[in-house]
This record gives sequence, structure tokens and C-alpha cells, in this order.
Amino acid sequence: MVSDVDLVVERLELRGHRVTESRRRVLDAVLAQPAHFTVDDVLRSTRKVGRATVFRTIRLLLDLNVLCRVLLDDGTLHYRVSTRGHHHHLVCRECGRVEDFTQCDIPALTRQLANATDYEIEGHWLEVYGRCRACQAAGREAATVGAGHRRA
Amino acid sequence: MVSDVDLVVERLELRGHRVTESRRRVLDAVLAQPAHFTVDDVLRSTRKVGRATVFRTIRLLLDLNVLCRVLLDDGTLHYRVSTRGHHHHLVCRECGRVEDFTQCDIPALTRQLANATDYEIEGHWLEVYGRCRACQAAGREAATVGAGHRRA
DNA sequence: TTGACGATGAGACTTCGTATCAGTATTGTT
DNA sequence: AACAATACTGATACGAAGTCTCATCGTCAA
Repeated sequence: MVSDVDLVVERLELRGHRVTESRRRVLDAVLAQPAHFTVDDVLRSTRKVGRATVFRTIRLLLDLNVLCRVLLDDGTLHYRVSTRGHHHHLVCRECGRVEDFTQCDIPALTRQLANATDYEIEGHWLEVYGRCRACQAAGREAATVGAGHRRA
Repeated sequence: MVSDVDLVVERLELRGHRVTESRRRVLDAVLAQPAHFTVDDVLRSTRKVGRATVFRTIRLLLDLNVLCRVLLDDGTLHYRVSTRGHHHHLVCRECGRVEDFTQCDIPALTRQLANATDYEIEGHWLEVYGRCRACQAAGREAATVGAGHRRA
């Protein structure tokens, strides 16, 4: 829904932020990325923008809910253009493809938890990992490396 | 269940790892920590053990399921002695207290998702954030700092 | 046109973690 | 007991990810 440059620009302005050349460059780069990406990917494709500015802009876009964070199961943090409000990610461990989903029954869980613990639940973070259909079909056996989390 | 030094030592030996002085120091330090801690906390309380060894040992303990990782909502990674198998965390945003829980209906979610997406679900990561009873009672209003994620 | 202030970029710095590597300790074998 | 093989260690260099500082610049509004 909010995947369009103009909409983001509008949102920036509404919040009193300036729409500068640098920000536009970062924004273009971000929107041109594949499904998910690291800050480094953006850095590499915005050669005329300072490192700090790229980080600042990405943080800004997070605050504006234009981007969301995707936690890969090796612990690395990626970013993704956020196409809806609250959602979660289903990440393929093999090819890295990401699906969004919203149909988790988290409200029920929240109620359950609140009852059981007396906490006032304010938010949650859920990432699900698996193998997408294509990777299953390709028959490649997942490496199944113990329970360890190692970096790429 | 596995919060005892001897049990961990046994587990190490079973897996063919040596129980060295350094490992014992790290283990003691870890078990002496409060509910959750960073690697740095452990580093500070194990003065005679090398930095690399502390990291290595913590990774080892993760592999042995003696520790698990807790993702705080500011994005920082903490560790916690794992008292049961698969579980999730409910973290108080104010005081940092952590409760474990297992009663989430993730199997149902998994089935649902598998049907809807044709993924083969292999794992997930869920962290829930809120305010514990004590913090609510203390009446301290949560700072409500926009949607930003800032470090401590 | 001037002043205030937001934004920028270069680069130093911090934090968290891994890789390297020479040296030490332990183990099993004979 | 001697030995080689191997596990482990700590110092340190390195790397990735991100923040902070600060002088400078651009833009808006009076």
C-alpha cells in the first residue's frame, strides 16, 4: 500500500521532514531492492550519499513504517519495504524468499498471556522459518547443521 | 531443569567437550547472572578468561541448549539460562524482567501457514513485549517514544 | 538578507562477534 | 613414560553494523 515514492515523500513532509536529494536517493535505492536487503546493499547502490545519512534515512523510514526489519535465523538483520500494517515474516532458509502473513492468532495468545501473567502486552515479534515450495521441489536437502546459528 | 553446574558439565562431557578451568569460570559467571545478560556482562565478571574464549563458550552453551537468546525490543541481544526446551519470552519493557512461556498455539499457526503457503515450516522466533504487573502498579507511565527503537 | 535550524558527509569511534595463530594442556596409544 | 594427535586458550587483528561529532551547507521564514 505504501510502496510508492510519492506516498513516502508525502509522509515525510507531513511529519515536517525535508525531502532532500540524499533522502530521495536512498528512497529510490530502497524501493529498487529485492524483497529484503541489508543497509550495506543500500550503501552500495547509493554512491553519492554519506554512510551516516543512509543509516539515518533508513531509521527514519523505519519510524515512518515504510520499512520493517526482518530477522534472519542466522541472527542478521535485514530490511524490507512494508506493504501493510502489522504483519510477520515467513522466511525460506534456503533461498531467502520472504512471505508476509497476518493471519496468526496473536490476539488470542495475547489475551491468554495477559491472563496468565498479569502483563500488559504491548507488542511482539514473530519470525517463522522454513523452506519454500520451490526449494522443496528442487529436492535440495537442507544442510541440517545441528542447532547452531552460524553466519553466512 | 538444566540450571545446575554439574548437569552442564555432564552434558559437555557427553558431547566430547573438555571441562576446562576457563569453561568452568564462564559457566559459573553465566549461572550467577541475573535473569538475562549480555556477553559483556559475562566478560566483566570473568577477568581471567580471554575474550574469545568467553564468546566461544557462550556459543557452545547455546548449542547445548543451556542458554537461549532473548531479543529485546530495542534490538539488542541478551542471553538467558534456558530452563526448558522450546519456549518464548515475555519481556517487560520497563524493568526488563523476563517470563518464559510455552503455551502459545504455534503448532496451529504452523499448520495454517503451511497450508496457506506451501512452506515446510521448520522453526520460529517469538518475543512478546509488555509491562509486568509491578511496573503497572508503580504507575510509571511508559515513555511512549513514538515508534522508534533506540538503544539504552 | 539574515538568522535559525534541519540535513549532510567525512570519519572517528563503539559494540559485538569471528578468524588467526602460536602456544599449552589433555588424551589415547604404544 | 614417551609420543603424536588433537582440543583448547588467549592475544590480537579483523570485520560488520551502527552511532556520534562537528564543521558546513541548504532552505525556510521573517
